[in-house]
Amino acid sequence: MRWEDLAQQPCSLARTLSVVGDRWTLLVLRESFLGIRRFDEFEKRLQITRHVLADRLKKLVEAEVLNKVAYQQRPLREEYCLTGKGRDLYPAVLALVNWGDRHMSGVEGAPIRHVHRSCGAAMHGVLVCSECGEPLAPQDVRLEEAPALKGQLLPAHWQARQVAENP
Amino acid sequence: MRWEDLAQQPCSLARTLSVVGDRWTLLVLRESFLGIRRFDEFEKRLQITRHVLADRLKKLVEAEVLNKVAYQQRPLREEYCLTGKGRDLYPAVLALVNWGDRHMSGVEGAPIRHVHRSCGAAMHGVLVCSECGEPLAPQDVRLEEAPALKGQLLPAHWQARQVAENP
DNA sequence: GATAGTCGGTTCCAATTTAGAACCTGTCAA
DNA sequence: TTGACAGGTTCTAAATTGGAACCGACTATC
Repeated sequence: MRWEDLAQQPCSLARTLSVVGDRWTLLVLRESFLGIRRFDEFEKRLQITRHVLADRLKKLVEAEVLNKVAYQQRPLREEYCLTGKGRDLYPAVLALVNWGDRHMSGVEGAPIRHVHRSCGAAMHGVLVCSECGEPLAPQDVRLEEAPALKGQLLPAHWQARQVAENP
Repeated sequence: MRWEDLAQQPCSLARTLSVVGDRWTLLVLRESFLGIRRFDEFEKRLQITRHVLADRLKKLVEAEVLNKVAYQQRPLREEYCLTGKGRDLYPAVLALVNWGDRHMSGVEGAPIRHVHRSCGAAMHGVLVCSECGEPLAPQDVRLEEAPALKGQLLPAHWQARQVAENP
């Protein structure tokens, strides 16, 4: 399967990955959430090659995750700013960061602490149900295919299976 | 920067991406969360080449996200099961799926609906503060570098900046 | 007015990764 | 004895990446 095909798949994860399923793309977004907007700032902070950076920024603009905004004329200079669609990636990025904090930190702990301004506590993100507010685990969620795709997405009898407990 | 270097960066997102920052890896994990465990099942459902599948499964086992568990002897056959570390990726995967549902679906809507067993509602995940339970947005969170890394991770004066509002 | 510097790229080549297909190894069943 | 099956490995060609140099439009400095 090629990148172009990914976006056509009837799967929201595949479609999302067709936009952000690349390590550089997500690191660019991390910088965007830190307020970085200019080509040379991204370059300095990421140690990315200019070629790849230009390509990723272009694709993110095409995907409407970033926006080019002029900050001066003569010569024209533009910044890459997050759009609403881009800011909506925050939960996904934070969830990935939280996993890294928990499972990929050495003895020295997480490199960055997240402090919630409104409550003042050092926190991490917790994913809860939009309807009842309870924290979510894989086995709490039943999946239902859209009627038009019945039988095409989920494994047969998948609901009988459980994600087994392993160390 | 190479893949091997990513894991050494003092950034939880980079470290996480050194494990799952690849489209195939995340699609393999999607299948794992659907209960898929065997090499040929992954292959059939993903249209991935056997070479790449073998490589990704090996790396996920090395990262302790999946576990090889024998389900028969003579000949030895093993399944790839999620570990606790792997199941902890569920919030990140669901957050990515939710973004795709919201921003990458056509007129026909999301291909799969998520029904919360305990409350019975069709839902999506919401990221909330672990301490006060309020939903999180980027501007609600202040970042603090670990003392040993002071000044190395965050852009200078970044706190003065806001992630600007754009269409 | 010549020179250097800044920003945001593009172009080139070599090295790495991927896609696609064929091949291999135990084992069992007909 | 032939075939099938699960779970890979090996091979070549195509695509992607890393690294470095170059370019174009301007501004600032000597």
